[in-house]
Amino acid sequence: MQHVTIKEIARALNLSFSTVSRSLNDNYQISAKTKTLVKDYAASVNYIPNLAAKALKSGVSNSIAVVVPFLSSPFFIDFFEEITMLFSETNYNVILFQTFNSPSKESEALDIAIQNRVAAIVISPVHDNSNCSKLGYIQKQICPVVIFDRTNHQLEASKIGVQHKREIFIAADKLLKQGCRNILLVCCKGIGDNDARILGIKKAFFCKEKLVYNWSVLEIEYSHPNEDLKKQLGRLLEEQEGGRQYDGIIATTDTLTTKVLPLLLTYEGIIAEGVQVIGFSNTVYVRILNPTWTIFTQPSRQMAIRCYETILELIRCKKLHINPEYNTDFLDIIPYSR
Amino acid sequence: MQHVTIKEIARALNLSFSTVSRSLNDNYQISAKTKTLVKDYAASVNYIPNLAAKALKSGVSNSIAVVVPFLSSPFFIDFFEEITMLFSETNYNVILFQTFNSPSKESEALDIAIQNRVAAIVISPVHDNSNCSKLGYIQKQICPVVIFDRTNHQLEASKIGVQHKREIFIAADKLLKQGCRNILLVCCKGIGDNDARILGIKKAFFCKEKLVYNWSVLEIEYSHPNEDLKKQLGRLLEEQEGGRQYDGIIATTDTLTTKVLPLLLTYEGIIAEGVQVIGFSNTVYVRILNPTWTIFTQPSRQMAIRCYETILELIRCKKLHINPEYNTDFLDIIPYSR
DNA sequence: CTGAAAGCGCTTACAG
DNA sequence: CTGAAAGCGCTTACAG
Repeated sequence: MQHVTIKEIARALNLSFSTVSRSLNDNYQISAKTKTLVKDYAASVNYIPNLAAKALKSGVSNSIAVVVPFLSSPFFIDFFEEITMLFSETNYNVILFQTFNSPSKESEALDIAIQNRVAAIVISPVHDNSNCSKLGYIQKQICPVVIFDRTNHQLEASKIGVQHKREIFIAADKLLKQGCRNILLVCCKGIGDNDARILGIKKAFFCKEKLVYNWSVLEIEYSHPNEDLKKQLGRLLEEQEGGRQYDGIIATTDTLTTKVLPLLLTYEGIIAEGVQVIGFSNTVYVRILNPTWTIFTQPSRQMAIRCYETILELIRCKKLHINPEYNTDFLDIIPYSR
Repeated sequence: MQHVTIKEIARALNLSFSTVSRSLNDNYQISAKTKTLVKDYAASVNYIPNLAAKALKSGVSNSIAVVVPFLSSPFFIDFFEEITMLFSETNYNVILFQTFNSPSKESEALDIAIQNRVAAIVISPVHDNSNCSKLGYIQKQICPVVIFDRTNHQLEASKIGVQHKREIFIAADKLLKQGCRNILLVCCKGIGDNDARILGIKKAFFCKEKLVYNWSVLEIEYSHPNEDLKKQLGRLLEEQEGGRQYDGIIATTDTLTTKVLPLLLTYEGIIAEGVQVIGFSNTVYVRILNPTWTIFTQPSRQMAIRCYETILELIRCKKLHINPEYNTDFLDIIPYSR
C-alpha cells in the first residue's frame, strides 16, 4: 500500500527533497548528472507522484472538465476522444460531465469541477443562458472557460463553433441548384440554434417565387421521435397544397440523420420519389449504408483542437496575469467528407 | 481567485478548524446547533471544499477510474452513463479512459489512474491477459479492481459480465426453433470471447443432422468492415453447397447489428429471402427501424449497477482491512426488450 | 461536545 | 548547483 515518496528517494540518494523534486520536474537549476541519478532511481523504485499533493500545493489540478449535454452522439464522442488525446499528451486528464440538457445537472457538474480545482472548463451549454452567472464567476475568479458548439450562449467568453445559418444556407442552396423545389428542414426541438438554421434556409429561398418554391420546418422531440414524427405528419400533408411532395430533405443533426430520417423516408405520401437528402452526421457508416445521401460532417475534431489550443493559451495568460481576449471562432462544416 | 477555506470559516465563527471540519463532515460528536451554524455560514460564503487536500490527507481521492476499449458503442456509453450517475450520488466522480484496444494505452491509463489516487478501477480489458501483472499489483497494493464485460481476463478479481456461450446458444436455439436451417454467426475479429460464442452455437446444433443443418462464422474487422465483408463473400458462398442460402443470422455486437448487418443483408446471393435476424444491440432505434429483427440487449446498466455495488463493497473491505472474496457475476442478456 | 497539534506529499521563495 | 523551511487545506488521533 505504501507509495514511494520524494522524501524516501531523497534519503536513499542522500539528497534533499528540494533537489529530488526539482530533478523530477526538470528544473533548470539542477545538474544533468543529479537529474539522471534521481530519475533513474525514481523509475527503479516505481515512484508515482501524488497529484493530490501537487494540486494542493499549486492550487490547480491537472484535470480539465469537459461538460457536454450527452455522449450518445458521435459528434460529442469524437470531440471528447480528440480533446482527451490532446490533453493527455500535455499531461492533463479530462473529467467528463453529462448534463442531459438539464441546467441543474449542469450547475452540479460545474460545482464538482471547481471542487476538483480543474485547470479549465470546456462546455457545450444546455441553452443560451444556462448557468450564465456561475460561468461568469468561474471565468473571473477560478479558471478559464471555453464554450464550444452552442456558441449562442450569452457569456462573453472564448467560443468555438459553426455557423448554423451558413451551413443550412449551403445545404439548402445545394439542393435548390440540384433542382429541388420543396424542401423540408428537420430540426431537433428545444435544443436552440434553430433560429439561425431557419435564417439559413430563408436566405437560400430569398427571391424564389413562392408559388413554385416552398420550404417547411419539422421539429422533432428527441425523447420520442417516432411518435412525434407521426403526430406531425398531418400538418406536413396540409402544408403541401395540391399534393406536392418534398423533393429535398435536410436533417440537421446526427440523431436526425441516422435515426429519424430512415423512418421519415418511409412515408411515401409526403416524400417524393427520388428525394434528395442532405444529412449532418459524424457517423462513418451512414455514407456506406445510404450511398445516395449527401453527408455534411460537423468538424468535431477540429473543434476539439481549437478548444485545446484556446485553453492552453488562456491558462498561459492566467499564469502571467494577462487579461485574455475573448474571440469566437467559427469553423467550416465538412461537406461530402467521410 | 481566493477560495474560502475552513480556516476562514473557523475564524469568522470563532471556532476551531477541527470543529468546522467535523461539522461539515457531519461528525457525530458535534452538536446539531454547531453543525447548522457552520453549514449555513459555509453555504452563505460559497465554501467549496478542496478535494486535493482531502485526497492528500486521506491517501485516496474521490475519483473512480473507468477504463473501456472505446466509447463509440452504445453498450459502453450506457454503462458509463449509469455508473457515473450512481457514483455521483455517493460523491465520487468518474474519470474515463479509452484504450482503443491498445495494451500500452491501457497501461498508461492505469498509471494515470494511480497518480490520481483513484479509489477504485473498473475495467473492460483489452484482451484476456493485458496488463495482468500491473492490475494484480494495483489490486494488491493500491486500490480495488473490478473487471467487467470481458470476464475472460486472467486476473483473479471480482468480475461482472455475461456468458457469451449461453447467450449465443439461446439465440441460435431460438432461430432453429423458428425453422432456420443455415445460420451465420457474425462476430467481431480479434476482440476475444469468440471461442465462447462458437461453443454456444455448436451446442445449439448438437445432434442436428449435418446434411440438413449448417452454421458458419463470419469474423469482421472493425477497422474496415465494408471491405472485409466483401473479401469474405467468396468463402461464404463456397461454404454453402448447392447454392443454399443463410436463413438465419446472429450479429453478436452492437456495431455489427447496426452497421454491418444492413450491408450484409443486401447480398441476396447468400442471404435467403425471409431471413430471420437476431441482433445484439443497445441502440434503441434499431427495433423501430427494423421491426422484423429480434433484438437481444446486453444488460449494460445492470452491469454498471453490479460494478458499483461491488466497488463500494471492496472499498469497505479495504477500509476495514478485510480480505475480500472475488466472485464472477454473470448477468442475463435481455431478449426482446427495448 | 470542542480545541490544539501533527502531518498527508509536494513546491518554491530564500539563502548560500 | 543544492539545502532548510514554510505552507498548500484538510483530517484525526489525543486531550480535555
